Amino acid sequence: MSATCLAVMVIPTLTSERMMSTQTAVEEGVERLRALGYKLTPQRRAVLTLFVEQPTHMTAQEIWSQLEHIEPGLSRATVYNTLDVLEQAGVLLKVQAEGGQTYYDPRVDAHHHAQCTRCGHIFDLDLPAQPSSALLAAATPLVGFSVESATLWLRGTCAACQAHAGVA
Amino acid sequence: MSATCLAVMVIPTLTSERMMSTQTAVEEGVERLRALGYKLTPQRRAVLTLFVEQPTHMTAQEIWSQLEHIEPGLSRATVYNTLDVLEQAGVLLKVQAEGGQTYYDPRVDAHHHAQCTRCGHIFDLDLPAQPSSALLAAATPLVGFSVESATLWLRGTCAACQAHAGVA
DNA sequence: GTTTGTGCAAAACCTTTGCATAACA
DNA sequence: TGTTATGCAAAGGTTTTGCACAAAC
Repeated sequence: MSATCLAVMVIPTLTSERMMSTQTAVEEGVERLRALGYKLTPQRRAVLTLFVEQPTHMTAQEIWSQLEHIEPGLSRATVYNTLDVLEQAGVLLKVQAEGGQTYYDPRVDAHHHAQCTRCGHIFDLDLPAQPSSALLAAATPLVGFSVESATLWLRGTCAACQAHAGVA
Repeated sequence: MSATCLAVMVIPTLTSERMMSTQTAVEEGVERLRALGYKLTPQRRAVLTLFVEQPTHMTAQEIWSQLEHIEPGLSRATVYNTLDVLEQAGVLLKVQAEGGQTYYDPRVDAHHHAQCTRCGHIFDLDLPAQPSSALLAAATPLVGFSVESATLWLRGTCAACQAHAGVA
């Protein structure tokens, strides 16, 4: 009925500019904005910098909370707007978590996620299941359903939380 | 880096009481409510009946819209409450679609979903990737991440919409 | 008769929108 | 200088909550 075999590999959550300095990475994002005709504002640079310095999955709420200290008066609407722009520019990926929350991810290549049910942290999975992958193709002949994209979402306990549980 | 092979099979969207009459199927749901000490109200019976007669994925909004004709004065809050109860009773499954919408699914066994990007319809996939599946186990040794559940969400074009596109 | 659920309304929550002001290029 | 973005406030949609009344057991 169903045979499954998947090799999944977890890679560090970092931007594609992993080897670059923080400043260089930010500048690359800036360039992408310029290339698409977007203006460079302090707010946009602040969001960019935040993701470079802290390359994790964040909600709009979390992003606003952190930047509010640095950029007083920053509007929530601006954060949402900026996130849309950065998504358009290919700098961020919008990720719909289970539970309905929307996260933004500095990893923009095809990958999947695993979320720890204890600490809530989201990990990147290096499982490139974008179109043309065997994962997608497998479903097609069986239904006449032409698969365009696949999202795999794992939930469980991360190594750190397992360690804590083992001690406690 | 990653080898993927998955056999995916689509099965009809029906409750586990597939072979039963409508009335019998509803009564089974009623029994599950009683077994857990829940009271049986006309509203709860109405939601149950709706899912038996129309075993598809529905949002709370859609459910309310349909039942409002039958049960005038039905409150939205009651629908949400009832859906929670039915989920607790194991009669419905809460499904978080990509895009943030919450659907309720009368299929409660482990399965996944494929959504047509044209008509929006959600199809059930018979890919039993619950704990102990190879899909889940695969991720574990690589990170120390203990997988408890996996959700696979496919997006593409269903057979019907492909046919329409071919004609148009 | 007691416990539980319903309905109403309002609140909470996240996200989007409109418009005047301010800032970028 | 002209275009675009920001900030504010308010609206939008979905879901949750509090309380009096009503219904199920």
